[in-house]
Amino acid sequence: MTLETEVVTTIFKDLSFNPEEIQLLVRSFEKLHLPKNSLLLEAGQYVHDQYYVAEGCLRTYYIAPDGKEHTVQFAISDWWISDYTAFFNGSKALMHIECIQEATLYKISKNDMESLYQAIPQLESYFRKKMERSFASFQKRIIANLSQSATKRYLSFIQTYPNIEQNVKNYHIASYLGITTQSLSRIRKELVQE
Amino acid sequence: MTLETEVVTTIFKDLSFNPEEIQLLVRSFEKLHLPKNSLLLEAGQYVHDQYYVAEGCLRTYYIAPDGKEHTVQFAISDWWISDYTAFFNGSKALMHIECIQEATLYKISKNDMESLYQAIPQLESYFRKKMERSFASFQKRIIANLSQSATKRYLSFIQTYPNIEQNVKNYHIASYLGITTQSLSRIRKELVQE
DNA sequence: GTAGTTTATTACCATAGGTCAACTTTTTTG
DNA sequence: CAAAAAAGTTGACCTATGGTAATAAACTAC
Repeated sequence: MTLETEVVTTIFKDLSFNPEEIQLLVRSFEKLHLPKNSLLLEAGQYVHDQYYVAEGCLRTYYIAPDGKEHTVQFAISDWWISDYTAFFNGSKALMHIECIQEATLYKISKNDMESLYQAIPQLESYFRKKMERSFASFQKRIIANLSQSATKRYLSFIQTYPNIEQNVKNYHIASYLGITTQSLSRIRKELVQE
Repeated sequence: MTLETEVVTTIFKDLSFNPEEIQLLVRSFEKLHLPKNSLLLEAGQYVHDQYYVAEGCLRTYYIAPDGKEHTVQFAISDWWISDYTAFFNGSKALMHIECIQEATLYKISKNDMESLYQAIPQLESYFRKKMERSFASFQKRIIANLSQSATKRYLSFIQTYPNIEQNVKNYHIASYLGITTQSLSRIRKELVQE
């Protein structure tokens, strides 16, 4: 498959473009492979790019001043990932992005993104809607964190991401749920016993 | 001030429009006043509109199955408010919106919004960027909820919203921070003593 | 301005989840 | 496949925050 076909049929499979638009798109993306356990981004770096995950699994996490990790987002096939706060604001990353399962990504810079929005207005709609969905799911997560016990959040998690569970470490899930690995162990034990 | 001037000089003060665009804009918005303690939206309703807050203070909150309230968002002057999950997805509201301080709002429907995006492309950029900022701040809040103690979250809150504190009840703040009013009282007491 | 209502504080006990540390299991590596 | 490293589990104890309830303070309304 050419890069051209890949970008158009994978990343933007719901949209259609004319030949010039396709050329523009293809020129904006760069394909990359990432081995397991590698870091795609480290806190402190400027964030020029966002990444479309074609295959594999990554996570964005924050290391608090006390040294504890907090997983903010997992990304699997067909998700986008970056430190969006830094990406949008042009500020330095607060987060790290780590490859959990060997991944194939398509990278695009913020500048190219903005040019594409100008050149292909339907892309702006497309990403605005994507933002709206992300916004909604973040809001749900805030509510869940405020209103539910760790056990319930764990149950929602494995329901929402049934496939992620096999790939990720226990402490990834724990740090996503906001609990320790020990607590997660205990929760699992109780769930099995019931 | 005419509605025309208000919409253009208040809501979209950072943008400029030609006369036809201004007409379009003005026709899309409706101004409304809301008394203190009234409900702008209740869970279960379909959400057709979003609201720009010109003056006053509102909050969006969720009532969990156990009856407890969780404040998701406060909105003061120059903020937008709605149950965005429902607004974006065309689903029923999960949240309530309550007027905390007598408010002046400008309301616009999702349909009109989508028409405006088509007619005035700079609006789509404008709202996309707004979404990006909201997304970033939600992400920060998730990190804060995961990594900080209630005391620290309270301190960040009063720093971020120095003006809100006078207007809102203790239990509004507590339910935003994810703690009980009793805990908030204790936290305040300890802070005064130090 | 007094009675009534709502909101905030305080005290006491309960509990979910954290901490530390030992131990077991799984995975990785040579 | 054996040794080492990493990840997961368990137990004993601790701490922050929740729950209940009584009291105090602050609004509201007549």
